[in-house]
Amino acid sequence: MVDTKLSTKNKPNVVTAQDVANLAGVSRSVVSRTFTENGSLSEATKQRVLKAAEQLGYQVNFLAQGLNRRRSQLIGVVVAHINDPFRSLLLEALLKEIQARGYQSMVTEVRPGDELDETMRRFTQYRVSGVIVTSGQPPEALVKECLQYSIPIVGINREIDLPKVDVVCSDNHAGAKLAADQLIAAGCRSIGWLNYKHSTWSGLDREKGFQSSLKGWLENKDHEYIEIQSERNGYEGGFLAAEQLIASGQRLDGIFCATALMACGFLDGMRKNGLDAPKDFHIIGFDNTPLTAQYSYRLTTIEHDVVETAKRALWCLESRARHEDMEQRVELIPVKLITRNTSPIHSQDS
Amino acid sequence: MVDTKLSTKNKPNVVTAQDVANLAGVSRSVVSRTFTENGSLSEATKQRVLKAAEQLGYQVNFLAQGLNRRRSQLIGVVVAHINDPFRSLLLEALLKEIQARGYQSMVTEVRPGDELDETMRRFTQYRVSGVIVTSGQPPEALVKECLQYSIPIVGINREIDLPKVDVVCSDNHAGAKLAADQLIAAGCRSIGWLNYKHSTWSGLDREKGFQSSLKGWLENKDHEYIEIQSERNGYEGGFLAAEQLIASGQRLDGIFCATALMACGFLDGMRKNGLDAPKDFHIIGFDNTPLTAQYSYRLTTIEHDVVETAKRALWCLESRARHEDMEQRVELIPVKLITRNTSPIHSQDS
DNA sequence: CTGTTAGCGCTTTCAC
DNA sequence: GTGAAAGCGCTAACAG
Repeated sequence: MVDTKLSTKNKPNVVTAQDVANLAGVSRSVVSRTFTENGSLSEATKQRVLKAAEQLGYQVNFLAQGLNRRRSQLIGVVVAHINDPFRSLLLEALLKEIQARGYQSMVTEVRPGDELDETMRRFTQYRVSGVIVTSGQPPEALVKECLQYSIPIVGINREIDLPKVDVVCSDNHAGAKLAADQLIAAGCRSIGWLNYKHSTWSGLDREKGFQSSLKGWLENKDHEYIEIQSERNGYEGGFLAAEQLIASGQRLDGIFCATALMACGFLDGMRKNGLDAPKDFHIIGFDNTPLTAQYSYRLTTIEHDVVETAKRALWCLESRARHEDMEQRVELIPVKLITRNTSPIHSQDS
Repeated sequence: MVDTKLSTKNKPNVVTAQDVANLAGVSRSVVSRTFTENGSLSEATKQRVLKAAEQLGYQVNFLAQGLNRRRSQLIGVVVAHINDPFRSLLLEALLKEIQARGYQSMVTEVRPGDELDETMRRFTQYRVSGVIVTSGQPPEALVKECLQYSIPIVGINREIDLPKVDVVCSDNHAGAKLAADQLIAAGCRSIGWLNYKHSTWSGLDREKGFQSSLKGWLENKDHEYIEIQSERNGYEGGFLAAEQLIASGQRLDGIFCATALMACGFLDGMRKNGLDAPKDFHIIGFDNTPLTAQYSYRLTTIEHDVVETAKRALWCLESRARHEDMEQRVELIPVKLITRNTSPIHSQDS
């Protein structure tokens, strides 16, 4: 009974497993087993320990637990620019899913240009159970570091050409095809594609998908493809692109945008110049955020299911925790077309 | 030299302080001191240790460190509904500030109706350095629990009538007065106030401020105050409120909304009915989010400085960590009027 | 300035 | 099923 002393002797108010053990008349190990699935112990003692714990207000110290298990119940999440409607939607879904599975989120914001090095290091220092990268490209060296600690990593909506790093990603090609088909069906002839000049991989992937979906029509006559690369990103980028398009004298009657936010910006830029959808052109954006549903936009969009994305991401993490040597997996999340005002269904143009 | 063995013998690839100590030819404590501000050690050895650490790729295990210090470098953040433009803006600012000060964010999402109990408990279990509550009302019992672990708590934009819990809050009364003055100056006579029926404390505080700013004018003749309590919150709430107002046959020529998102909704609801600002009425919303600046809204708003709010919150946490017995402090963050299209400056109406 | 000595609070073999 | 013992990796007095 050498360390049987009540810890209240040392630090008032901090109850430890030993205190519970004393009260329940068992050893520290039994208390530990009570709070972790793995140990075998009789129902009777378990109840006794639980009662004692309750009575004392005992709660496991996760720092000690993590130190021991070499793994905390923390999941690292890398985000950027969460004021973007889609990003915040995704983060919300991730937080929810992470908590639902009994983990806690350690969220790190990275700014463009930041190295992920520091960030990833923090994750390993806290021995997180997994890392979710929603922004930025994890430097190979750091990924290795995580792998060395057997910390699974999953990327969302980005290509990560590192083995053993899974990625979950919206089905950009399917989405782009939905958009292309809709614009074609609406009778559009001059079809634009709007993207940020320094686009993420997602944007580029959507671009590829859009182009290949349009290919058949472009090979024939009277369809035109207009590519717009905006100097800026997001709403501003879309807005400027519209202004410049107008200034250039070019016209189009249908456009698909890499993100819904850009689409809203583009639409507004056109409106400022007296043009509006669906009257003067059709417009579709990728990512169905609440913003796009607002009355002033009512944008036709491609919906990307963030809840499913989050679930998949956690599933990747957990399954890889069990078999860390699996090959990289790529989970494609299905998309669908949400038809709203800016490119309505059953268009009479066609 | 009893525990001088290289830990690589046990767990390959996990470098511990002992490994660094061995390589640098010093004791574990010296390594520890090198990585924490408090210890005194000669520059020479420090460099030697640093070099050895670098060479081995050593990194402090925060779990062990936290266990020892009874405090992790984690800050708990309680959020809700982060897809709301203001909420995500605030969270972004908080994350940034938390990281800037060398902490990591443990973000917990709560849903309306959730008890904060579980959440707060997690925070204490990880021995966080502080808790920031941006949503929900922390139950007194749990706050006590944090206090018992000497974990400082700060609330943002909410009243917390618990001693020792600081709050930082936008200057709602000043903001409301700015809005009232602007509407009055614009010549509005029938002035509305729109809020969510089950508003947060912030909304109610703005309401009080707005009413008292209007008091003088209402006591005279020809000014009218119209209070609208929406059944729903956010954009939807504003939209519905407008529809119902129109349906009721009532009219107003100026309105102030508890949040900018509600204002956008209200504006859209009016537009759907053929009315628009500033032509038919003026409208001002609280919180200057990027959404309000978009061309389709160009909403006149009250700006609430989230960066300053975040800085203040961390300052509260850190100062209270030093003197935990201070009385509750209330930090008011200055606001200002951002004049845009929905209630322009130099209105000719007046 | 540096090393020694005790832990921090929990988990986990390994005997009994 | 339960207890003893040996850590997890680091920090913090306390000597020297």
